[in-house]
Amino acid sequence: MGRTAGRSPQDTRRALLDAAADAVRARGIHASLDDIARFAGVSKGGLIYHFASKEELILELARDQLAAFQASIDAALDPADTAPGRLTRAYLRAAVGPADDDAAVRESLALVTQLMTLPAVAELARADAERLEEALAADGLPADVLALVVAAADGMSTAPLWGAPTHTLAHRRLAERLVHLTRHPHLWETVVP
Amino acid sequence: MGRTAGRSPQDTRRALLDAAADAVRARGIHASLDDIARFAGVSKGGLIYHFASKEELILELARDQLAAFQASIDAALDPADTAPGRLTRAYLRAAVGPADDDAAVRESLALVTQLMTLPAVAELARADAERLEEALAADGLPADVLALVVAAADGMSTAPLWGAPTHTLAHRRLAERLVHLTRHPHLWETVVP
DNA sequence: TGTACATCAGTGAACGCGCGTTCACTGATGTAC
DNA sequence: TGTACATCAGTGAACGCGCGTTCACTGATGTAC
Repeated sequence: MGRTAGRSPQDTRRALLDAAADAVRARGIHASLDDIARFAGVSKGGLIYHFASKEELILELARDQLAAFQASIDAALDPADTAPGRLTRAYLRAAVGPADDDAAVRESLALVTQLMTLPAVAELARADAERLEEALAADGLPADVLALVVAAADGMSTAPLWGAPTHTLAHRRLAERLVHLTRHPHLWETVVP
Repeated sequence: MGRTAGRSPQDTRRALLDAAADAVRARGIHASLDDIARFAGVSKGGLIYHFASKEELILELARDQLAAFQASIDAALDPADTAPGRLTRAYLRAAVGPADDDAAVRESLALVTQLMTLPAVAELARADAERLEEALAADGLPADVLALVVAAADGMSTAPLWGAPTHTLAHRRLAERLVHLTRHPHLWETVVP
């Protein structure tokens, strides 16, 4: 079809998004379209054929990353688990990572903070966070246990922001214990004053 | 002294750093030197007299913000508190904010993530985080309780990153309970499997 | 089954503008005598 | 107590370069007849 045989336009588009993610992670939002295009094996004009402007590229990249984050939560949902707190448990598992190769997904949160230089992306991320927060609020857990678990999950998933090692053993153990707490939320009452 | 009477060079320098913080918060790392200088009531040349390059300005701004964060932890240290976990408790209090007007300090973490586009700033932040982590590790708390409290504190302080309201009532209550937990760390054992 | 034409998926050179940096110059204060 | 000179803390115009965007053109495939 296209001028370059060997891959479909969809593949080129995907390669451009992946290259943009890599470039922005490495060079920040300053990453040039030239770099991104070359990295995807395409000319700058070819990039602009798929994404009309840099803003559009960045916005699509943000959508892509947020969708990937949501997908990793969905993947962590246990179909057999129908008890209150099932979404919270999935969130927790997604925060510490189901597998090693998902590290990129968690680091993508750091990427999104870079993209948030664009007001449109900031709004996108805010709306996404709000939607997730509402879903968690309706997950059937006592508010104080939910607040604890969500704060801890957020803390663990933002650790790579500061260059901390991600998905450590300590984090995994902590996540396990918090999962246990969501199954027996009354236990938290033995801790509170 | 200077060409413009009415303020000392130090005041001008401080005004430039404050203007840079505002501008970067609003426009991201793209904020122009022209904007920053004008906002501080100085010409672009005047800015460059104080900071030889944009990189130097951003680096100083990052140092300034990291120092402010550290200062807010120090300010939250209770001199009367000499029990194990005193630094952890200060960290926790700093995360939810001692007073309303300190909201800017906590939001500055979001600012620092913007500045981290500069590799030098990323290294600075990483070293700062590592130093803090070591200090917390030596604070006398069981490792698992420390991991819980630090993760939750990090989660609460990075909430504004996603546009979430900062220092909510829920966060304050959570922080209080976690402070209580650091005073009676054995309570956590009643929760774990 | 060939031919003409349209469309898709690009190429690559040129443009133009924002912005960081340089630089010659300047006005107020401090200091030596 | 005046005068000359140095220094500090800037001003503002000009420069130049990186980079996003535009645009004329192109090669391969699909479609009508």
